[in-house]
Amino acid sequence: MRVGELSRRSGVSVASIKYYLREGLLPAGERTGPNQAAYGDDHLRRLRMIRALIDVGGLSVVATRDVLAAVDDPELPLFVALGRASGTTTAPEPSTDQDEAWEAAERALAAEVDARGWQVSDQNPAWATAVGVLATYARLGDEDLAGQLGLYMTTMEEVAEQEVAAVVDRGDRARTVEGVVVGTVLGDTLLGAVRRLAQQHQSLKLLGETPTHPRG
Amino acid sequence: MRVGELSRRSGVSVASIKYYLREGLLPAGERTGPNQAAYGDDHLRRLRMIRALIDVGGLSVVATRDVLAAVDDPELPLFVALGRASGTTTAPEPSTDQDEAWEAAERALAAEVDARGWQVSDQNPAWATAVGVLATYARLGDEDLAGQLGLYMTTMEEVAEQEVAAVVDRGDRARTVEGVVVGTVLGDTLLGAVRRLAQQHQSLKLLGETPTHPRG
DNA sequence: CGTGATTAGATAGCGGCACTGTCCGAACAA
DNA sequence: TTGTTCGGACAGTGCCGCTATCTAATCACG
Repeated sequence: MRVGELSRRSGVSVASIKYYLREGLLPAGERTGPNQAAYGDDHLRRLRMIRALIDVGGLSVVATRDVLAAVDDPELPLFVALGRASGTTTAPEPSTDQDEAWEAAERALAAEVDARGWQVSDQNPAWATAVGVLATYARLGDEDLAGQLGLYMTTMEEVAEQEVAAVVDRGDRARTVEGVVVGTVLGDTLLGAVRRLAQQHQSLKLLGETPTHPRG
Repeated sequence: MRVGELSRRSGVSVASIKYYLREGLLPAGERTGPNQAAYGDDHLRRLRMIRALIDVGGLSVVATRDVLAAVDDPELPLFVALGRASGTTTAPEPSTDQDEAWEAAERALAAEVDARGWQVSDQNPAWATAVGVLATYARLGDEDLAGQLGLYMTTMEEVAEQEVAAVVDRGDRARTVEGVVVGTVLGDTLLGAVRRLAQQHQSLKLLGETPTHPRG
């Protein structure tokens, strides 16, 4: 398959494919001549993953490159790349404000983590993200929102247990890793959307109203 | 307070404040002369919220403007603006692919929603986002990931119940709405980070290892 | 075998976003 | 009075994610 067919089958323009090749998101095709290369089904699959991570997962091109590099490198711990990816998406800058609010937030999170016996590293980018959100709550005077943290941890503990269990032994190692990446990145999006729907449902339930535009 | 002090107290440059004023994120100060205006504590609070939504929540300036407009307008249904906001963050384009995968995904979601008796509108942007993720799973051949949907819905139903209950009757209506917005937008970020931490914890638990960089 | 489409690769350009810098004339602070 | 700050307008900047254009080589077809 040459680039034209790859473009037609993936729905991605040739120019964009060349761009992804340049940026290292897509491995080069197999050379068949000085200015000719052949692409396979794995290129097509990779291309679809790229579009999913960028369009649906909301990752930047650079974050996508890093995540995919971790997929390709069996040595690299996957959650590091995933943390980096989510960091890019949701916490553009945890800021260097190592101020009072930040330290109080970190203590609060550490207490909850210890209470549950979680084994987590504060090198995990998600740690700084969580602390940053908690600190922001405090700075905004919305400290009561931090009260949801325990609930979030309890529910995510169960969710993560199911997710990790579902992923162990999927057969092909490469495909497994791909599944983890897709499930993690797109799972954030799905979880957020489901939360929004649940909030609407619960709002209506609590206020005893019916939606303005019911489904169907 | 004039713009210089507002800048110093908020940590936002004067140029950026002027930019937010132009873009309608921040209401104009009270005029005290032909080229003089005074800002109050509510401007300072609004400015801090803007930075939180942009930096921590990852919203764009336009999305932030829309969300804040909904905060200011008691008529506008809040979840519409919030849906739009999250849509901007996580699902840049659900695409117009009303193809087979999309329709199958929509049927699957509708079935789950009906089974739980949720009252939700498919006008809610979160609906399209959720369907889009499900359809993407299918196109990538990761259909098994869709199996997590039920788990996500069950857990988010409980989370949303607590969140909605915590928000009802907070006293001041304007402050309540602000709390909802902050809790919803920043809550997405927090929930994602907690999920990442829980995944690390569960991975280590299942594989019986200890983190490379334990906290402390 | 010729002719037009396609290719790899390199480089330049574009449009959007989130600011940032500069200038003006007025006003405030010493 | 003199230096600083102000509001307002507008041009410019840097980054990002492509997109367009070019060249020389190769391919597909009659």
